[in-house]
Amino acid sequence: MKKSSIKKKKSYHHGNLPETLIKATLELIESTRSTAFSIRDISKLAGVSHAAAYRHFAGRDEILAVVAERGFVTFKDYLKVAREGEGKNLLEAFRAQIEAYIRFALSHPIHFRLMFSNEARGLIQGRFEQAAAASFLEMQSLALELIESGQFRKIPIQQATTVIWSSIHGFSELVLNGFFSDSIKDADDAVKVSQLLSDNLLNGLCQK
Amino acid sequence: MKKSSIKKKKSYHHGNLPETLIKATLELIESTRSTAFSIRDISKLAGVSHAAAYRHFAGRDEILAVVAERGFVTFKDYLKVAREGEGKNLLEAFRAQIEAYIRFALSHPIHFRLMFSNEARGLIQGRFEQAAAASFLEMQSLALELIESGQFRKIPIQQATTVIWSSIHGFSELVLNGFFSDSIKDADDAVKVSQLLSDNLLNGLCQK
DNA sequence: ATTAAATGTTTACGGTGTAAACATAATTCT
DNA sequence: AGAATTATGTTTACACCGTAAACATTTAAT
Repeated sequence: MKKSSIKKKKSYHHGNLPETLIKATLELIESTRSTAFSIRDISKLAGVSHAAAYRHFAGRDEILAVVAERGFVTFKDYLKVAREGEGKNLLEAFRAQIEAYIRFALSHPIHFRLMFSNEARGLIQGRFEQAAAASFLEMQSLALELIESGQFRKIPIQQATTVIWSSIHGFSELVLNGFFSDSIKDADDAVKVSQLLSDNLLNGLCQK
Repeated sequence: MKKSSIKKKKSYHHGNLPETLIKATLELIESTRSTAFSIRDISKLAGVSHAAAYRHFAGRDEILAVVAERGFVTFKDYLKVAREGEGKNLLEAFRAQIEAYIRFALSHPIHFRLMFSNEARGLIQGRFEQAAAASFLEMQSLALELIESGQFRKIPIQQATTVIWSSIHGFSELVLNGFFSDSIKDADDAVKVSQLLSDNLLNGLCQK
């Protein structure tokens, strides 16, 4: 008879504190729209003492690094779903993936920034790089198909990915940080404007 | 008889503390390769008590915001020099400006990140936006000339700038944050690879 | 010269990250 | 099953942080 359903036992031990702490951190990212909260805030929200987290993480920085890593897992799924939603039309899939990238960035702005600029990722280097690489590969594999199908020019795959990723990512960052705030007010605006990016990328990448 | 040359008077009043604090902050950014230092560190390096800064700045966040703004002033000059160095050859100027963007980002990585993602810029909103806009316009005016001279397709200038800026900026951010660390080890590598960006942008933007 | 304003220092406060000492629950060994 | 061990919590402690308030000194205005 596992304790199953009822959780509010208020037992000394928690059950799954690492996961609870990560969830709490994600909650704080969304609710405070920043990453400036303290590890004591995280612990409070998780319902444990302010030092409990140290049994599972090296410290505040490592929690944030793990949350950044988790972000890449979700992100990869976003990209994957967008791409698979378009079936065989690779050019449509390409556009869909760009839209997904931007929508993810704009709907999780703080998390997105944490993912791409977390200073402390070194604490979980291997895991982090693997998660980030999986997202990267999601984009790269589509570019590869476009090249192999003859729809993109035959350039080295790494070059194609660099060009594509840079363009989408820069746009996302600039929108997120308010550098296009004159013309872009919300995610739908951003997606609309981003079609320029897609068009220009395709102009540059497609067969002449 | 102004006190002129001799500065080490160790007087109670400082002379030009705001400027000294900004310099100290820039020094800490370079030496610690982070922005995690405290306002007390800044004050110490400036040679004043830890609360002195509050006579000139609202707090730590405002100092960083001002430093971010200063960064855009320097950045604009970088872009301007690069462009003017190429005289009448607009396409060469275009490439030179992209190279300058990337070199600035990579030689002042922490400052660059601060400029583009500083959360506290609202504290000096107007000044910040003006400084950032000046950099933006430096790129935009070159794109405009390229369009008017018939070398770029006749698209709205704002669209051209969005496409160009996104691409360069995204590349800079991704390199800076180690997402191309397999292939790009230093600034020269980055500049070399960035020529792909230039090429692809030109592919997309030039007259057919 | 006196006063007022500007600009510095000292002191004080609650909050922070994290290490160490302590407490309890879960697991392993006999 | 009972004891010992290990895992995982809590409490306490500490140096440091940002910043406000009280105080000091220098400069500028009257």
